[in-house]
Amino acid sequence: MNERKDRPMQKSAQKQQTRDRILNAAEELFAQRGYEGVSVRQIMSQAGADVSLAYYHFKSKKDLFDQVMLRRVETLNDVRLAALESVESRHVDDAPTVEEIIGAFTNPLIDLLASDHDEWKHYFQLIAQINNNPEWGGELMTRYFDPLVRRFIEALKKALPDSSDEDLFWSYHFLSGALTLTFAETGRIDNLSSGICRSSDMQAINERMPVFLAAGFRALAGQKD
Amino acid sequence: MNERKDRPMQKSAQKQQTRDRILNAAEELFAQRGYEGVSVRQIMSQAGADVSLAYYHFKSKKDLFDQVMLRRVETLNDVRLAALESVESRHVDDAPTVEEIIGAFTNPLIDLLASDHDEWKHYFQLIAQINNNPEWGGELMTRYFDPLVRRFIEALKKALPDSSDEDLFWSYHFLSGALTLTFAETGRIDNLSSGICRSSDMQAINERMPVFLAAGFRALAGQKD
DNA sequence: ACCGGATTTCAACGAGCGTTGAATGTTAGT
DNA sequence: ACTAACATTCAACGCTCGTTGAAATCCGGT
Repeated sequence: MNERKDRPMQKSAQKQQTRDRILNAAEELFAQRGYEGVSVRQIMSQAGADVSLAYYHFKSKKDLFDQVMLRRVETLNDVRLAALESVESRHVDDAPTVEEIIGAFTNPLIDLLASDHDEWKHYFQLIAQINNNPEWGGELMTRYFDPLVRRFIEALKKALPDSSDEDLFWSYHFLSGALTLTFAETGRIDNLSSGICRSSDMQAINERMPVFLAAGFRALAGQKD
Repeated sequence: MNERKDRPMQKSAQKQQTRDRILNAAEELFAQRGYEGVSVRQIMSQAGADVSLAYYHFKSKKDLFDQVMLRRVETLNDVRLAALESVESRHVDDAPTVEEIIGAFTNPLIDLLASDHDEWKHYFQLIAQINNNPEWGGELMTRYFDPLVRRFIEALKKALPDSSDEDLFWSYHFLSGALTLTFAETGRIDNLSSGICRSSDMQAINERMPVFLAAGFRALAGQKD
């Protein structure tokens, strides 16, 4: 008996199934209409379960939202860290280039989208809205991503030894805005470009975003007053 | 009598005062908590007026939101266009630099914040949330800003004759994400940088954003496959 | 076969939502 | 001063919200 009393074995893993169905429905609806724009009833209707089950599996709507966020953030951070370490392991003597480091930050998003498109798309749409929320954006992004981001900034510092901390933080901030908007796939660029560009064109993004952002980092690093 | 019957003279301009108080309250609350996160009652309470006055001055909550958006977008577009034309008028023979054009896009935001900080801050926070909203973000941003943005992209095309349309649109998309997040002043960079950088430090932004973004545009323009 | 706890359903609560129509107060034109 | 149009207040509508407690069902361990 290696199970604790307060965390009993799941009854045929069905509880976890229900939990996941609720989380998936919540993720999609929160991503589309925001936390306040969705009711618990709508979530449970999409999940095909009774309203009060939401309060059995989660303590409250706010807690449900937190669990939606936490479910994927660990995976995302792990994959990104692995990508960064892989890049660094290929450079024992010299430092990785800025493009490589930024690629380690952005490529995992594309890979995850390629593996489970809809689920991760909804998650990235949620992140974009949180990142740009003036009430809890600063706090939540900090909570979920700061250790990893600090790690990336350390790596960038080695690639750009002339850059000041202030320049690096601002550069990352610009990166963050560009990144979250781009992966939110709002359709804006489709309209603006009259269809020449498509929000969902991950190859186009992959070819351009690291190049664009790396040049920005370098420009600030090289700028002398 | 130079007034039309269907648009009578305002009664001592008091109606307009009330309208503006409602719009100001709505702007601030929508910016802080989003469209669904705020009730008409809360808006009218902050405006110090009866609930039903909202429906006398505006047809519905949705219409109130539209008017909040429309009130400032015209001013913003005018100021930006004037800044671009001013830059262009200083270059009759040659083309303006990318930095100058991007400066004409970003500097007006800083100028407006300097003139009426809180009002414009709330507006920019609202824009950031709309830009990143997957439901109506693409549509609304297009409606409000596309003619002006197309005008800016035309100017950038002259400054970067080697750049393809596709590269220009993606570059602008990255710019848009960086810009709206930065002016949303979410406090994120304050946390990340442990106070080294401040979201409200417009001078720091002014010194860095055009440099960073212009380098990105140039990098994509110069990138050959 | 049955027991007991884990999971799910049912029904309801008080509160707040967007919106409206009628009543009231206010002001401009005569 | 009177009036008619405008601006504001009051009271209420039907509905949905987040949340909860008790009842019903399920199912693994004995």
